[in-house]
Amino acid sequence: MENQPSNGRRAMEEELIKGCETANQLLEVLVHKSNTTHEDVELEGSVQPLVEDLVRKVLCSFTNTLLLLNTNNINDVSKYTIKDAPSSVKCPETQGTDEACKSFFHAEKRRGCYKRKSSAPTWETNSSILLEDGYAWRKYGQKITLNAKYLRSYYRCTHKYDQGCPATKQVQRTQEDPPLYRTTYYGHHNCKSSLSPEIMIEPAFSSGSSMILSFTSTLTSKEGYPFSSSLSSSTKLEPMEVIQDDHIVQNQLSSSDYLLLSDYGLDFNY
DNA sequence: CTAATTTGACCTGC
DNA sequence: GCAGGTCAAATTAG
Repeated sequence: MENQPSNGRRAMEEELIKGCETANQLLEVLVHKSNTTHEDVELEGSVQPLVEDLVRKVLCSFTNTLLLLNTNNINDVSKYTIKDAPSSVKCPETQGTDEACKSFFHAEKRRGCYKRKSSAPTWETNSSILLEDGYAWRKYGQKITLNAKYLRSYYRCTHKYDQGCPATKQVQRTQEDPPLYRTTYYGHHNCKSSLSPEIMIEPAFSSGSSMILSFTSTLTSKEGYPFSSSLSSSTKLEPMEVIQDDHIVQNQLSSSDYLLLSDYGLDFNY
């Protein structure tokens, strides 16, 4: 690896420092709590949200650091990191309209009838690789857009019809060298993914969070790379993106990417 | 044979 | 009218 851009390195350092400081705060809170008497139930109740908030911040810092480590292009750190999730953050409502419209028009079987979705994405990420998010996506269209040199691909959840899952995403290649992709997620999954639960990286929408990273991996589960092995066997995942010209892009995390995440034995969501 | 992808048509919002 | 998003028939892959 070449020299890390200084701002990317600094961003990682800042994330780690932030996580460290927050962990210390958490420790203080917990120590203080353990010193209080058992009768002090009221105080205990007030501490609970604070603890949760601190835990979220710690996890957020770690996750941001991991995301930064996972991308080659860490100059634009703001695009790769998760903002702290204040409870005031609103989630764009994109789901429902599509389905409602579809059912409305379905009676007439009018082709192409749909309700245009809100322009606000649920979640957006840029990456030099096409991140596997653990869900099964089915491509339903592609388009060359006005100010883009590359095709934009449209994906919906494979379970859109059997489980009514409204999640969709768009993958737009934004840069040739190094290859860079912007993935924009709309709606969220309400399907039971057939994927084994070892990796589920899901854009989030529950109130107050901008993203969920939920790793339920146990490293003892399978030999070698638990993520990749289970991914390939359990379900068809996002296919290679084939951009019409000569662009054939591997849609995969390297084994080191999987290991990087799995090595932490993470089991969290926020 | 079934499921996924491709691709042109079609619709909506601006 | 244009650009973006989706549908669905045709095609391809497994």
